[in-house]
Amino acid sequence: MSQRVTILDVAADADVSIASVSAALNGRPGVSKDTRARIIQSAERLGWVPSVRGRGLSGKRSYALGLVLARQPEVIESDPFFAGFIAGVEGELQSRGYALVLQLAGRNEGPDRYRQLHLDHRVDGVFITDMSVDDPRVALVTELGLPAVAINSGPGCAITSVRQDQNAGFGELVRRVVELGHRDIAHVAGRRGMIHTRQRIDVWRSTLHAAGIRPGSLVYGDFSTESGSRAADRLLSGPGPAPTAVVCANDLMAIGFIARASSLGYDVPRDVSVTGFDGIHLGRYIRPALTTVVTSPRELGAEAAKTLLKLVDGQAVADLDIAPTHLLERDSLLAPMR
Amino acid sequence: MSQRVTILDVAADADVSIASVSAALNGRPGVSKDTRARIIQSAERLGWVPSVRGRGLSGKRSYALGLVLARQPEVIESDPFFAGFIAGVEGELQSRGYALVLQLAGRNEGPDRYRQLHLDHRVDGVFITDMSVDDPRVALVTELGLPAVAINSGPGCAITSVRQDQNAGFGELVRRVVELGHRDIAHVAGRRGMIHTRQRIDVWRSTLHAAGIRPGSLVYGDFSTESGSRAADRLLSGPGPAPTAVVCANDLMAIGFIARASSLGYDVPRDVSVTGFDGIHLGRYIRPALTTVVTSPRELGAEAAKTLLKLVDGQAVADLDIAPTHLLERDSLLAPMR
DNA sequence: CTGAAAGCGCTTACAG
DNA sequence: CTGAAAGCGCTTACAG
Repeated sequence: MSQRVTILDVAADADVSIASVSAALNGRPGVSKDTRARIIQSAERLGWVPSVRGRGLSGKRSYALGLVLARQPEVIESDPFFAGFIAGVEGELQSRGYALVLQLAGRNEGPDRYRQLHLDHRVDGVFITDMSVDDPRVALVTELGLPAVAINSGPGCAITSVRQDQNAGFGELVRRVVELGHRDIAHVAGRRGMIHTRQRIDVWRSTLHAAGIRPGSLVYGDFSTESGSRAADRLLSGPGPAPTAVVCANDLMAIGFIARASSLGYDVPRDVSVTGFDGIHLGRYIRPALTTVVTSPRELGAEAAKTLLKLVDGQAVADLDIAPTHLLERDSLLAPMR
Repeated sequence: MSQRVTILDVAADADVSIASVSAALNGRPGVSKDTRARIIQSAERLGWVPSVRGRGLSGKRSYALGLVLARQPEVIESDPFFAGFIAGVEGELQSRGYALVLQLAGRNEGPDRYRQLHLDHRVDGVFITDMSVDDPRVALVTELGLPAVAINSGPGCAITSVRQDQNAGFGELVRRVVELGHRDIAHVAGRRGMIHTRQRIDVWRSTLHAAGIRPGSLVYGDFSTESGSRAADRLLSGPGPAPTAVVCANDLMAIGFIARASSLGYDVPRDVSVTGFDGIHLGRYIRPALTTVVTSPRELGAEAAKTLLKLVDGQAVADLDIAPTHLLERDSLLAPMR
């Protein structure tokens, strides 16, 4: 439709060379104040926006950052992390002319996708979320020399990391459960191999040990609501006595657990207390309202973006910790009745 | 890190010109079978992947499609459409070397974002979702000459559209409510000005009229859980009699409504039946399990992507309708007790 | 069937 | 302070 306006048009209009236009618009030195003003005026009048394509080819950048999500669509659907994180990232990228390239990958496809994004020169850097123990993506980006930021990685991760401490909040939660008088406290863990699955199990165990209580049953789920429901089957319909409290590794599993527990005739929280982790919005609206630990995906996204942008610019960057998670008590946690 | 391998390296390795390499790798004619095979072998051995940057500059394409979501992060967080739609889009793009550029925008920021994506030459086409009546983005993309596909647009939309009929499913739902004996049926509508808000109100009204029933109260929400909760306040704690059934324009509002209704002392569905729309995964896990209409965001995304890709290629494309939504009855809908 | 060359829209040394 | 020119990595007429 509209004829494409290029740097040549602006240069002609302002009666300078394209080099001056480029320098002026990018705030580089070597242009007099007057010339710069004239150029900017021309650019604005012509409505010129540097083409990210031309700029990219020449500057060896793509001005885009990549995020590959390797989760089941069902979990992404209801998981707060996804939208919040992206919103945080976006807020930082937009003003700097960067775009976010998003991909959804199947299990284990993740590394290939990152490699492809790099080979294509599609992105200048990537975010790595949902980290597993010995995550292969860490070695990959290192090998490729691809700038990357790891989100909530384990201690000593080889690449730059942005984290929100989740252990303190989760420990606080477990201590609160103990404080209320529970002595048989089960844990519904996340997917095996994930770093935060591991961390939550450790915190659950050590907090109980510290309180002189023997950890209750441990059941693995996969963070989906469905797996929380299955965990309820295993913990509540077995031969042994049911736990009085069940701390779940995320809110979705807690919701699934509560639903199934109710179907099995349990009254939550009178018969069994159930807690989640994440602080999803819906937790406030289910019955009973969910006691959980509130995380900050949006802030994590914003800080991760800032950090990655610096890395792409070649700046040295230190790991960053944002304010820790905190306990949010609602109705699903109560002192034990028996 | 690794030295960048370009088309020149492949040409040298295969002992041909770069033009032949380009032709061979893109499946264009003008290369003998032998030469093509040799070139492909060289490319593979060297691990060459055409740079999307060089290709984009030359081919006047960016090999990316844009999606701007102008919703409250809170709604995106729990809305199934988002993740499902993106998953569907992604499935189609990946094999064709296209990427998805995702942006989150504030209210009314949408058009500017689309314009910017186009000026930057960042994308070759865009998806337009969450359409409002007289959506300004329709005129914008037309003016820009930017290929675009509208999702669930109204009839007679000026740009190519991919739709899933929602009226049939919603009408079926309302008829079912009537059939169970309800006579005072309220509607919690979505955000004013949205096309599907309008459509659902019309279907609710016309279906009741056809059954000889006067439509009950109409309350506007904004698709958020919170607004569903507020709607419950208005419909259930007023002076007049409460409706015996409330059909909500989406699942999140229904969940909010149910939560608040319970707090107000109502038993759902015995005192009041509540239904949703969308078919989000969690609907199965709330108490009572939600009666709703199931939509197919993933399929919508896949078809929208195929359509947009064709448009970008300059092909003529007709509007497309995927299989319609359908009613899913669960526990939140019951015959009226009074 | 194959190659030399121009061009896409920028940035970046390098001269002046 | 300013400009002419090369180069980024491809695609695409155009010759041969």
